[in-house]
Amino acid sequence: MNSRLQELSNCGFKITPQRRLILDILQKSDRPLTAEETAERIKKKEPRISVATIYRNLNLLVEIGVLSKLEIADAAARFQINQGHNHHLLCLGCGAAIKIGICPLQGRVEELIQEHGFSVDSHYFEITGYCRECQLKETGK
Amino acid sequence: MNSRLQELSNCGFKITPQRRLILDILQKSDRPLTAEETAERIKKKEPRISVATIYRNLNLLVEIGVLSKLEIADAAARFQINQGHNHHLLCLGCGAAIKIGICPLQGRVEELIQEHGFSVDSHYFEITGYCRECQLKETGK
DNA sequence: CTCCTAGTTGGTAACTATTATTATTTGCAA
DNA sequence: TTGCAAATAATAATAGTTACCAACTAGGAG
Repeated sequence: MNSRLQELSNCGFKITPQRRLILDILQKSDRPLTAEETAERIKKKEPRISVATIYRNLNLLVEIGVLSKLEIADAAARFQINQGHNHHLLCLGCGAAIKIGICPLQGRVEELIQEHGFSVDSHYFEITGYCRECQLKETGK
Repeated sequence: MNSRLQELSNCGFKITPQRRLILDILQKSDRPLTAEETAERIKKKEPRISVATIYRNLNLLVEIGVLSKLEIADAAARFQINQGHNHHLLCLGCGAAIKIGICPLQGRVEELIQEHGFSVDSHYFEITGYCRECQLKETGK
């Protein structure tokens, strides 16, 4: 059985056709998808699925660590198969997420956090803009 | 005349009582405010002000550089008098924003951006959690 | 294999943060 | 002082997401 489905089962959740579909779509995608994009793609196979089910399960899968959620300022969140802690260059044109293997939560920043006695809940570091391909498309018009 | 009002005038915008109030509230606040908090405070002085006016003017003031806007994942944006480009430790308890004089958009990150031919639109680095005071309040209960 | 039930779903209403619309009002240059 | 572009108040609309609830079902106990 797919290890990501296994993870659901391990955590005491049921393996439903809807959950299979959501994982299937995200595993096949080369970029993180918004809830709406996920819904669109799933509806081609199973038109009766509810958006509520999609949101509910995307969040559940994030909670159990199977997916990760990219929060994007002024835009819908995107979900992808969890590939560990990462930050990205996020393309506003096509939604592609280019990983950057660097986390700013270290060095001087970490010191400042200590100095202020601040208790970190989470952090966000994302760079939005346009990938090479989308820039070419734009100028080609 | 207040230099921030002057800035409005310089850009060809009118100085209205509503705009005076918005700037006044933000200048007196020791932390960035959400649009709603700004509205609440203003309504004590001028109950007839519309939320649309507040959003419209907060955005206008950001555009002309008088205010800056802090985007916060999963929460309402916060506005403050522009103090230049900064990132913050954002307290989820009281909304305080502790400046950190460091921007992660440099060094290796900048190189990666170059390497990928990525065109940056904006970036977003905020750390959410709880400030010392809010942690004490919590444990004191 | 069948039954049982806690977990899950679909459909939809509700919600939050924000923007658009529009008729009315007003700041300010002439 | 007047005229009118700009701005406002009130409210409808929007986007993204969550809450609610009656109906359904996955999967373990028997």
